[in-house]
Amino acid sequence: MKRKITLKDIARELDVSISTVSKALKNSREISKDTKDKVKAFAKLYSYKPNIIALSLKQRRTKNIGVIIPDIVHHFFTTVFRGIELYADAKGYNVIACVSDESFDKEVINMELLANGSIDGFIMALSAETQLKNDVNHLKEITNQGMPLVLFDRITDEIICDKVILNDFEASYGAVKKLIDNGRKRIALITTESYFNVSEKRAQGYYKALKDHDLELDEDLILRLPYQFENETKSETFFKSNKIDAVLCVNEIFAVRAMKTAQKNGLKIPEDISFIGFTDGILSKLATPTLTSLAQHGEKMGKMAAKMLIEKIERDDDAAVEETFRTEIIEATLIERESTIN
Amino acid sequence: MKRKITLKDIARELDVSISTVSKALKNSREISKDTKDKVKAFAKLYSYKPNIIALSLKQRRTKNIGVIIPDIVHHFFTTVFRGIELYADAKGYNVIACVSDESFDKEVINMELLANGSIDGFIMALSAETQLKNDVNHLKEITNQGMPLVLFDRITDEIICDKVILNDFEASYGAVKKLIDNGRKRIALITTESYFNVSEKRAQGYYKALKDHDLELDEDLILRLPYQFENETKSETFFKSNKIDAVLCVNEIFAVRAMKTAQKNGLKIPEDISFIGFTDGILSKLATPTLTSLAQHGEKMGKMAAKMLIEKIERDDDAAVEETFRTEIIEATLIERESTIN
DNA sequence: TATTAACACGAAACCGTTTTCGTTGTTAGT
DNA sequence: ACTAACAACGAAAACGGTTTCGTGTTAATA
Repeated sequence: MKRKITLKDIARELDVSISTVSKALKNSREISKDTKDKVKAFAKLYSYKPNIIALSLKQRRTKNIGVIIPDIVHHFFTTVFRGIELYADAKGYNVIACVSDESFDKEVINMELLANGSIDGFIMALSAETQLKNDVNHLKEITNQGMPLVLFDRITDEIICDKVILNDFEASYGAVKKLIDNGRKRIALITTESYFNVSEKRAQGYYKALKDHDLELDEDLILRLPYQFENETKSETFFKSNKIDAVLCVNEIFAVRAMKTAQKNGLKIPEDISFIGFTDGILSKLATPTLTSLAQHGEKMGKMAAKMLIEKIERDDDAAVEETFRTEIIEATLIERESTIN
Repeated sequence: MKRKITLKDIARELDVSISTVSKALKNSREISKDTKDKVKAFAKLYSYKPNIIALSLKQRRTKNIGVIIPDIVHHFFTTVFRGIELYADAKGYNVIACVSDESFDKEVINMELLANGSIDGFIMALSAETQLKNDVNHLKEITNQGMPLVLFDRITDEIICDKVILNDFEASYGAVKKLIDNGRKRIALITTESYFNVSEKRAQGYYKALKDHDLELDEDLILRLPYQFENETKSETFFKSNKIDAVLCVNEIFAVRAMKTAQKNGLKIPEDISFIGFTDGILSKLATPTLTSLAQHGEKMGKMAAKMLIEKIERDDDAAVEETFRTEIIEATLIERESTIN
């Protein structure tokens, strides 16, 4: 790669000192108009741009933020990422993206890699494995170093830091209530294994809604699928052996798959059975029938996370203001489509 | 943020010079075993990690690669990104992700921002606006500086650099041929506006296949939709006014939307009409009926792009080897599902 | 005329590394 | 006893900037 022009080059060429060049370019009043003009002209001519790395070293801040997400080929995370990138970009920050691939080890490695100067702060959602092991020492180390951290969606109570989450409990409660109001009695829940923070909270909302409306909690109506399930046999028998008239799913993929098997088993949607799924992605809009879903507003969540992080980063520069941590809650909204009756 | 421990700190504490510490940690034979042990023990105790920024400045390489994609909430780009991240990570590189949002200006700004030392090379796909304006001076500047660049999917002939693309023409040709072999006569094409490089190539494949099989090219059978179209009226009339028995779509969203309107107009898939779409994403697998599609192997493409870029970066370090540029072609594969007849 | 303030600029430290090139003190060789 | 070789370490330059603190010159003031 060709060497780019530096202050030193300009100084040598114009026979002034490096300091003079630096000051001239920053319009310091120490420098005479003449020299300023000369320097600026020369700099423009050779399209001088300060070296970001040198700046980072000097200022001890990189204007980079690290984002670690479990999966990138995933609608929700993708929209969050978009929000982060949008906000960060507007504030002059770059985003370094790492994918943990739901793996604990990758998460740890990536964090350590980035923590040594590459970034000014982290935004992340815990990997599945991390949640399963419930081991968050790597996060503790980061926060102990005083590195700003914002957790979103897949959070943990073990770490004290800024967080942004969905109102999972209430959203789930509301969705089930709506199904009940529509006259549904045997409402199923299709969820992941329970170590997922959010799934658990959604399940709680489901339980509470049933209870508040005097519906019995029937364990047979709860189907727990592995996170990345491919085979449909479990859900086949699920629909065959239970007289289900409504289903809440913790994500849209589960929902659409379930709709397909329900249809295959002769059920009509929404006449015989209603469906609601979390994540209002492209699938919800284009499934047959279209799926009533709970929009998680990922972009909003991402923007919020980025905002919180950058505020913390830039506050750190100031004197020792009292540290405070917030948890922001994004409210899901129910988007009604064909899979439920209005 | 707390200051992290530096070589200088260790040197002061152990009463040796900075150089000694540095050498000891790198196991230099210049240093006695005693001092090495002492230094290493101390470093481990205080978990010393070299400052990446200082290293980058010194070595004039950042181990970062910049990725600029038009859209992140988009299955194909997302899979490519995943491939890039996977490969880069394995090689010890970080990925700085920027989203151009299909905007020329954002693309330019982001590139300039990153080009000043933050990264060792670029991987990108052109934004829609850039393709429309056909202005790639910002890319020229980058390559003129000797910064390695790999273009994927949305490429341009104006820039000489490494590229990785799909065999769009052949894939399209093959898909249409398959439809013809199945006895289809009135085959439509649903595509974007023509300034998209790939759409154009796919259209060419479509033309050629028709011609080779003595089917007349009927302009009425070609529907050009805006890239992000929301309203279906155009495609409504399209299906009403033409007796179409097969459709090739340049992406799966177009395809699934088209299937829905076709079904709404009483057409049976695949009996009355067949569908094939590019992009083998989640939609293709979960649409009703499931969609026969051309897998673009985004992850493979991403890995390839990352491989090419990193090879170039690391070759740059060596002496002036003769510069050569490659264009790698990824072959699409047809995944047959319910929307076509076997 | 001597003092002083303003002006315009340069030297040097600093950020945290790596690396080259001394500089010691010891040991071996003649 | 003198030199050569070697082992073990330190000084300093370099990467490319910013910033503090002089310093020399000129013009205004007492």
